[in-house]
Amino acid sequence: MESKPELDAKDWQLLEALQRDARLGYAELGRKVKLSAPAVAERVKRLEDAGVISGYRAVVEPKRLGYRIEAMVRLRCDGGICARIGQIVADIPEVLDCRRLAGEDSALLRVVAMSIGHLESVLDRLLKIHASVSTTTLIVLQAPHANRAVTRTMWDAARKLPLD
Amino acid sequence: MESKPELDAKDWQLLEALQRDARLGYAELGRKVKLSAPAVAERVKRLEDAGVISGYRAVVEPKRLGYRIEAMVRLRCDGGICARIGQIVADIPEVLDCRRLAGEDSALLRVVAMSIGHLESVLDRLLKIHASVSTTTLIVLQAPHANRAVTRTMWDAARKLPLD
DNA sequence: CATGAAACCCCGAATTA
DNA sequence: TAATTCGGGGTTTCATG
Repeated sequence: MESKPELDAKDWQLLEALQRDARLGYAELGRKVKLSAPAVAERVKRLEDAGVISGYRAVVEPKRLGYRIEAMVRLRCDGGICARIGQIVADIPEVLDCRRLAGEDSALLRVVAMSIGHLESVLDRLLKIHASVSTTTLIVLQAPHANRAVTRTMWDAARKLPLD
Repeated sequence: MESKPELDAKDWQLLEALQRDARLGYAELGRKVKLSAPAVAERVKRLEDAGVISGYRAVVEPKRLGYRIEAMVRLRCDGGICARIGQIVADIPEVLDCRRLAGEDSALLRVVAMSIGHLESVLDRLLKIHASVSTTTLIVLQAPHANRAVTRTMWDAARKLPLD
């Protein structure tokens, strides 16, 4: 299930190709990396089993579904609440991301909403969690990069940097 | 290429299934939705052409590749620089997300790094952009939710909320 | 939207390097 | 240990109704 993956050049090519288009078939992937389809399938399975690839997702654009607003919500709250923030916001589907932080804020959420009124209703639900919760909301103007691919050149460059 | 999508129940089922597993074939999707494979293919193509689905991506776990650190970096800088922040951080591959914000901070980045030293080098590169740039770095402790799916129940609930 | 036919792809097993 | 070849069965795609 894990240990040291240690990817070779072809693994990286597969990884990058699947980040670009997760629906590519093994045959087509094999063409790109100069390998037979079964060989590709085995490598991909290894990447999945190692947890390097944890899934494949269609990227949907909330804007196209009427969610005109995206906002980042900085959240401060008591330790007890924050420890369970993940479970709590599970009931608020407009929260697409939830990360617990070390620092000034206890958590950072990414929220989508159809309108300002809708955003307000999401914030209300967040504030209703507990009296200790307070929020700072930042409207997203644009997202020049979202979920960029992890690449081999990126990894190589990092390995050449100062050690741990 | 666009206009009013207006999805029906089957479109939503397909959308949700593909967000869970983007590699599902049309035949298997058809089984889930009770539709023939060609019908599924046409619906999926429509969703793609409408921009509702903008792509399919393998989800890779930076941690499994040695990126032990994830951090959110709040960025403040002059208007001229911030307007081009997307292009600028394109050269810093450790920046996986970049969003421009309205509010206190001008942008919010998500960064991965192999070590504290590596993170430091990323911050150095960010500060070297321009003298007006300053950063606040928040280490991510955990991400209870990342890129949650957009669902039909979520969309339905929103439509029943107060109007615009 | 379903059906049917042709081409293609996937998968497992056996083989080879 | 890892990749290739090969055959059976399922899948995609395009035509048609």
